[in-house]
Amino acid sequence: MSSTRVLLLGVLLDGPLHGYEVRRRLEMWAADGWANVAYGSIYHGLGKMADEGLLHRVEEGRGGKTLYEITEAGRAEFMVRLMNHWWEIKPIVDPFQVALTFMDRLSPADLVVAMEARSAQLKAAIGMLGRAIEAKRAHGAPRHIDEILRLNAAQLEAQRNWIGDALERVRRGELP
Amino acid sequence: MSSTRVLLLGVLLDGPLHGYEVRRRLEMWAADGWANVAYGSIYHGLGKMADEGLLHRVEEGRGGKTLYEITEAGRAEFMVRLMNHWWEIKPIVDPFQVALTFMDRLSPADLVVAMEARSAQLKAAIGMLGRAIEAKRAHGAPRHIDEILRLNAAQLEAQRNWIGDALERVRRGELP
DNA sequence: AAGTTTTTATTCAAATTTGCGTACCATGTC
DNA sequence: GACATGGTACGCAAATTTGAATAAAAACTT
Repeated sequence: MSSTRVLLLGVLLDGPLHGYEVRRRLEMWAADGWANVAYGSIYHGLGKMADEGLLHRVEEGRGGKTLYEITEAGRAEFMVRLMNHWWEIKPIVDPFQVALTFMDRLSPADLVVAMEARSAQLKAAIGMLGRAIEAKRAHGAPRHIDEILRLNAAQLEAQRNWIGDALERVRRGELP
Repeated sequence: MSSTRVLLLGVLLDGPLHGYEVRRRLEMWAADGWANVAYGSIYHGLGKMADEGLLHRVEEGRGGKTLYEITEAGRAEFMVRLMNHWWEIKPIVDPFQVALTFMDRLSPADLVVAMEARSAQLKAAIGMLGRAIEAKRAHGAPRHIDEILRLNAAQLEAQRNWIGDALERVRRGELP
């Protein structure tokens, strides 16, 4: 939940919001792609952190809308956790690595087909990211959010290069 | 649970094992670094899949050791899910992206320090991966498992390059 | 203005993951 | 043989995540 917490606290830094709006903001910075931020997670996280004193519940009239406001303790917590995220190198979790683990369970022919297909798909995905960056901030997200997309593209590119390389070796029978 | 399932089924492909041994194998291919494979997950997953008919429980005498054997349905499931993993481009989940999201919440000076530190740490991590690959298979994992490490190193390298780039821009005041 | 769709806002059960607690058994050791 | 040590093997409560269900309000249709 560590990442979820940072995201929630971070979104609330500039003023109280209710759960739905929190979700909107996260979607805006495309965080829904790379973090665990389904509705349930958000409401759960907000509730939990309110119980812990990192947030403060502000009832907002009828409907039962609940605004969550970050507390001083919340701000402190945010900073601590944010720094952790900068300093810790955590292994990258990519389901594709699971596929690689069982490389040897596919026939060489199937493997080559799968690798070629993935390479093509990566190319398309990278292109799309590029275009998304061009089509600047249609959504009003801050500038530095593109950087995340750029980093993403670079990592996909790295994966693609690796595939190109490995493909050769598979063709020469050196892999798996 | 999709990835967990593939891993569990995949490990059982060559013969029945009990939970503890499954864990050992996964550790052996360093899968514990990049997948969700705590003990609880394993026993839960094995039990669940046994209930679903993908695995078959084989009691092994005293102690209550339970061996799990993959069924035909299980093999089919494995193949389907494995192929999914090859064909789907899922966004890479890296907690560091959370840190990037809030780039603008650090003072420029702190940001520069954090980026430099991370770059250095990445360098070290990449070096370690390299050496781990050199120190070939101390553990008896199949050859193609190094490839995962190699891919990992490449992606970390990409991250490091990105940081180098962004650092310049931060210094010039173009970011965030 | 009645009816329909969309957007807003939240809740809930079910699935999953974590990490620690608990045994058991073999081995060495004094 | 009493006893510590460490590897083997599993269970469980608590925390987290998901995804779908719900329902009120706003916006649009006719």
